[in-house]
Amino acid sequence: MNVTGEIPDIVVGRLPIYLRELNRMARSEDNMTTSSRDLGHRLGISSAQIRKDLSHFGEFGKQGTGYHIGYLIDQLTQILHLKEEWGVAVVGAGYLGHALANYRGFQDRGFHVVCVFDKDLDKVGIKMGDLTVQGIDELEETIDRMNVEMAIIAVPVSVAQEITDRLVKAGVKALLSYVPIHLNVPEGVQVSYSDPVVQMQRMTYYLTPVATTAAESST
Amino acid sequence: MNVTGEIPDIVVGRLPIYLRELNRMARSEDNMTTSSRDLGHRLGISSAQIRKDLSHFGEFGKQGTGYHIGYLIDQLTQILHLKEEWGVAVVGAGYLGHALANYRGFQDRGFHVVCVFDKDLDKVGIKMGDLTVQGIDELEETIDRMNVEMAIIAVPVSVAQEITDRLVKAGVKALLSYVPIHLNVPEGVQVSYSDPVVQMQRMTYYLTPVATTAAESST
DNA sequence: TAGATTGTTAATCGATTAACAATC
DNA sequence: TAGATTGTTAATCGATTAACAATC
Repeated sequence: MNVTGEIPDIVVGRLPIYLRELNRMARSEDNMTTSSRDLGHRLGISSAQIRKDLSHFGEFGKQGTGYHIGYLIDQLTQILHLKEEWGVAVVGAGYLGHALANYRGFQDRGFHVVCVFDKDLDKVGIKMGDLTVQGIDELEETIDRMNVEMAIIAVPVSVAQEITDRLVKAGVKALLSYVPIHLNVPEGVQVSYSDPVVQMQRMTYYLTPVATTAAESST
Repeated sequence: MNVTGEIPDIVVGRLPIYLRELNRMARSEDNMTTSSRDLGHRLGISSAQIRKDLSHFGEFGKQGTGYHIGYLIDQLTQILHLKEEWGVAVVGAGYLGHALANYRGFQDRGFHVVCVFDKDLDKVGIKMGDLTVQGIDELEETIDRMNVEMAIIAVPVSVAQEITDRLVKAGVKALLSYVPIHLNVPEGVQVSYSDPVVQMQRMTYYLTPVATTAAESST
């Protein structure tokens, strides 16, 4: 019950994974409870780590019984500030922006894409689900008016830092970037990156490259 | 020069970030060299960490001068097994699959999408860049024939584990999943996850939720 | 009660940082 | 030479794990 004090980032980072699995269990199974052992087994995480992680925030379980799934979901939802839905802006209406604006996975997980922007005038006006692509010049006004605090960036590398600066200036406090560069943001602004190439390069280290030997090449 | 022994995953995980920035420097700047201090400053990483990380693999720098950018790129490319291009299969031709199949960012970073599959017969035959969407029943034969060892999964949750099993059985050794569930794979198969919701939930923990008080609601 | 499982402690393990001799 | 910067060491810091009393 170390409820006070700084929680390590790495612990916070695992909570959404726990929450995701718990929701899955709530939806598809009849069990009302789970244990650190069971949850850990499903996620490839040790039971001790799960208990330790949760203990940073309170005592959510019962000896002998484990954790009530619904209750734990409720607590994690609260801890992660997901009781209210967060409006999200998507910047860039290319293939990826299109995929994000139409992504069903945001529903019921705390997020809702409320606006989409693109620089390209040919894209402005296009419908994406319930939304209409807006011009990039409307970015500041819209974000301010809608009180948007989160944004997803799916723009070309060349304009990513500039768009970031504009978003931050407009009040965005958390950014998810699909652009393959490091972004500079002021203290207090969260940034998370998703670069498929970086993820794949991390894996190829562990793979054996196909040794195209002279003998093979000559066959 | 601790070239032998196990390299920590976390160290391997930073190499693609270094490589990405180095390539950017090589492309857009005139400097032939950089230092751990300079590189670290650009990436928000300490210089000591960069030197330590690189020292696991060899001595790539020169006292007083730093690192020759081209040489370091070459070495990292070799370490990460990126000298040869890896063929990649994309499974799922929805919005996201579409975005991935058309993604230009793979070029020159070691990867090449060589096939795309979808279950939906309406999608089979559709052109995506140079590729044509194939039926899911062609998965095993194509992957085997093309010697594909990496795959990106962008299918519905309901079929993700089944598709994973089929890919692994067909010889895929590394998977990048955009599906929001934990996947079970045999020992030796690499998996990397990308779930935008998990990334955003990690950030909302640090954000202050909008306190919709009674007073506010009633205005 | 007997079995199961929590929350917590202490030990272990691993990663980061500061400092500096070596040297370009 | 003087300044810069490496690679490495040792110290510090942080995370994970094993173990167990408490208790449902």
